Amino acid sequence: MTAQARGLHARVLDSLGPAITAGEYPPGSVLRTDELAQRFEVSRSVMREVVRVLESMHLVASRRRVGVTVRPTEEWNVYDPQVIRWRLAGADRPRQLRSLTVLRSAVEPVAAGLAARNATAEQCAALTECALGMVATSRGRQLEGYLVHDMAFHRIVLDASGNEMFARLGDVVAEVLAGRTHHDVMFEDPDPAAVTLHVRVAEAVREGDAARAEALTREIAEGALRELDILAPPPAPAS
Amino acid sequence: MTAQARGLHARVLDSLGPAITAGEYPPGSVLRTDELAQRFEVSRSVMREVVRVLESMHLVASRRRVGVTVRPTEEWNVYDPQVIRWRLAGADRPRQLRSLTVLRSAVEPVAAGLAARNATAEQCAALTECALGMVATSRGRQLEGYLVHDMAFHRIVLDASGNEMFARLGDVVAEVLAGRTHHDVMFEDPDPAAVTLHVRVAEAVREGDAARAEALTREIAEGALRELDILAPPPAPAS
DNA sequence: GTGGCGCAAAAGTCTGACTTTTTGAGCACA
DNA sequence: TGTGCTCAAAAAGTCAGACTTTTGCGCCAC
Repeated sequence: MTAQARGLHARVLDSLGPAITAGEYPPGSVLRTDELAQRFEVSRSVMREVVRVLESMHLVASRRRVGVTVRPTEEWNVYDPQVIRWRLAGADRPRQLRSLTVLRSAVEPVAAGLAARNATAEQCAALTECALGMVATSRGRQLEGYLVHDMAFHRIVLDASGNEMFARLGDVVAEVLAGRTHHDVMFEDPDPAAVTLHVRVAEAVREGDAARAEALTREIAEGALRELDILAPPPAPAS
Repeated sequence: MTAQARGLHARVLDSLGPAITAGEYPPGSVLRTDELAQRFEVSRSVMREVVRVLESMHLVASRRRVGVTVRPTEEWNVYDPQVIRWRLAGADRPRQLRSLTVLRSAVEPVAAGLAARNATAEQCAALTECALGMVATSRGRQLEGYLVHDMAFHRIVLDASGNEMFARLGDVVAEVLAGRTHHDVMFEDPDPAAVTLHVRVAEAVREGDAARAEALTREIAEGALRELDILAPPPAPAS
């Protein structure tokens, strides 16, 4: 699926990055550039570039005479799409999925409210089309088709909000939705209530009703959170 | 303020990065590594590492036979703290500040709600202390002292939410708050209503009242948005 | 006009030498 | 015994130059 032969640099990065985010080298571990270069059978130049990129993601810190130190998790640039992808592919995928879903639940309602104010006619049309597409694929195990429309729907809302920070979460939301379909609940059709909510959000945005768009999207988000609680209960249940 | 002599690599990055985010090289511009290396008087190795990092931020794309192309703004990793810092230091600071404030207004209320559920006793104590500090410095042009407590307050709330994505926005919020004090409204004392709201949020979190913590924080956020509208009206006023 | 051929430009990679910073061990001295 | 200084080694940082690979584009034949 992902491009295979796009330079040594990228290949080493795609090997070392996931290893670090997966905790294979626990925080505080010290690596040495030369040693890594040998291990991956590349020149020091290539390995230095890899380390520089990992450093820019705050996954590691490079210090003279010490080496390349893995940083504690709290310092990682967890918004870097690359880091998100690595973590979603790794062991703490559930934790990551939960974090991202909570983030969605905070951002998307506000984005929908803004979209109701700012969406262009084209965006409204596209949104309605997506909602209809979701309805059309909501029954009969057409999960892949449904997913496509679902991803497009949420991306359009985030784009139409007119806020670039929101817009850039489109990829993240798409990953979360795809992950849900492909790993967790791919055996049953989507919740009919959720489908209806999407249609109504499209309506509200089209009519410029910000408050309603926000409230309805909040309902969608709450549904997603509930779903998550069922599949993977939160770390500390209320005592 | 910022460290001065931390390697050639970092210095060149801190020179080229802001230039790109400032639009000095408009999207689509093509740079050549060798030329850049000459311009900055560094070796190709150093310049290649810089380009790699810029590439990992999606600011540029490097392709053989073509060169290093500046990417369109929509593709930049706008959540990268480095990119945020560069943009806040540059010309479209107001736009950036607005985007971030809207993001805050979406995230912080939800974070406060979670904090009410998850905050430890220590965090509650620290929060109350910050709120009291804000009260103590809210009059008599003690803006710097107020800022310190304000930043700490919001960082604690984001941390206490227990969501790592929220927690990592602490630095961003701190930048926004600092920017407000240092650039925009440093002539007058903070809004007394906002101060009170902070105190009440601390209370709500301490009492574990999630709904109230969320609602109160939403009020704080709305205040910040209103303030922004007064200082720099939004691009398209409602027709 | 269309399609293929080949050139050259630019990034990519490798190697080896040299510099700089920093740590920690060893030693001298109190 | 403990404190502080010196110094050597370790690792990253920097540089220069040669070579490889990809690829856009011009040119030419058809």
